[in-house]
Amino acid sequence: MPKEGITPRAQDYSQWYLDIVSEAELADYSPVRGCMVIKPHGYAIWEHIQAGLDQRIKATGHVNAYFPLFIPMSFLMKEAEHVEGFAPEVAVVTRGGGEELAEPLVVRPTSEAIIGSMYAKWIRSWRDLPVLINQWANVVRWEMRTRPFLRTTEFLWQEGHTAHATEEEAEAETLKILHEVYADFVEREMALPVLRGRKTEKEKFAGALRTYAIEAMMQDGRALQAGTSHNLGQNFARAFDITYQTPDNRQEYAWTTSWGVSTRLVGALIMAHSDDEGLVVPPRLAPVQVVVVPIYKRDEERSLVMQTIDRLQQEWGGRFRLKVDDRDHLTPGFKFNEWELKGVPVRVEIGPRDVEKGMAAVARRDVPGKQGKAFVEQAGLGDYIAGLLNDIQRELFDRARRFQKERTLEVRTYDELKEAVETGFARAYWAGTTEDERRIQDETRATIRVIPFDQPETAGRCVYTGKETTQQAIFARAY
RNA sequence: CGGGGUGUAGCGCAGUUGGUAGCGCACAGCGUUUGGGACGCUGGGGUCGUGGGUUCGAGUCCCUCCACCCCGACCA
Repeated sequence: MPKEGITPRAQDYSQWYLDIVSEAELADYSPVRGCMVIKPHGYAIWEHIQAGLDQRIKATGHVNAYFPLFIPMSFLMKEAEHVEGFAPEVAVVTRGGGEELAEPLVVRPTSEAIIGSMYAKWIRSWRDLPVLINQWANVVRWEMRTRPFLRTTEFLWQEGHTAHATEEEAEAETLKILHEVYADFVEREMALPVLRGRKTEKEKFAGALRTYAIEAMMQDGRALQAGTSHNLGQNFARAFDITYQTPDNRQEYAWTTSWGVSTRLVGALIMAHSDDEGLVVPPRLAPVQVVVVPIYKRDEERSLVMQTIDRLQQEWGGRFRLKVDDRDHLTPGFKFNEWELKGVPVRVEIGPRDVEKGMAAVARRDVPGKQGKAFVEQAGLGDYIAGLLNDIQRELFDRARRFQKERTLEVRTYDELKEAVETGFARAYWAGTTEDERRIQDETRATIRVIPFDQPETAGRCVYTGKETTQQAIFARAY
């Protein structure tokens, strides 16, 4: 039974996505093109994403700081590839205080430039290293085509920026973030399985030595980059003159990294788990994990039902993020639909019959309709719900992993590749050039998402050039 | 930046040969309701995206501009 106001996925996936965003009250369009207002429910999900990431970022030894929104234009121009990559999409401030500025200020599209310039100031000796700083910030990129959460002119993110004494340390940092912070968070909290690997030259960050990424599969088989971690080598250290003195008294350039994930993760969450009934949020991320809907007709029924709910709530203590929907002017049916739309993992219904029998109706969001509804004794209900939340978390992950597996095809020929990317990912031997990659994109709209870390033992022939190689790549159309 | 589309009440839309703006939902009040999106009655709410033109008269015809949405190329 599809919800009012939601276009079924099968009919128009893209419209379905936009419907979920507005019907679940995650975001609204703002008066400024490409900018969105993140509404309380959408922001609450983002806050849980922030909390989970922040905790992991700190657990791996990083600290938070804040750098300014404005960057002198000249700073952005210091790293050649960086300029080329970002110049076309920056917003520039040319006036302030009613006067023309001596030097235009760029609204940060990312903060390598401003942070690099500060690191040059702060780092003197090998004893100052490593510097491990993260910031939570907004950035602006003047994109041509925008979609809520997936690509907006202004977006929220975290960006980590570190400086190290050696290449090995920088490389280890880059990979640690990818595995222990990003992949771990996205898989465990967001219940979203990811592919981990390296980006090709064509796809890497402007100015980086190497870019690593995690990629997730959406329900239409397209890929979404869920996080990136860059080993910047000494490129930015050279551009911003970040040097340190070694124990044996030499001046060396530092090795830097940067890494980020954004509000785009909210988009990933929607497209990975939700259905035609609305949003589905994994329990560990859900702002409200359990909603209780009281059912009653007369006043005395109402007070009996509410007494039971109060008692249960006390028994559970602060065990769940719980909401009792005691709005009086809405019918239970309306509330059921609304909370399904908003993706609350578990709904408990308590009415006069349940009060009498010591029971409750419990519905799980990941199994829509009657099949997901069970009648459970009030005694032990808290444990039942705790177990159910775990089940839902696991089931969402397993479902997404199964889907990703089924839709990832090993292909040998270019024709097979073309067909595979129509519905999902294609895994193929790859020994082509950046030019070859570009041609494949023109012809199939698919790009290499990652060169995965897990590679085959045996050699094969490149899907495009026919050259023998041991390297495989994942091709897909991407958001 | 190319292609397509849409601008009329908060939202979704209708508006006939040009004649002075309406429907559904939402909202407010009252009453009855409440186990899967309740019902009745009453009520409030509009410089019809902007600027110009044609006309006695424009939501409607003509021109200009603007905004937003969708599809592509660029990107987290």
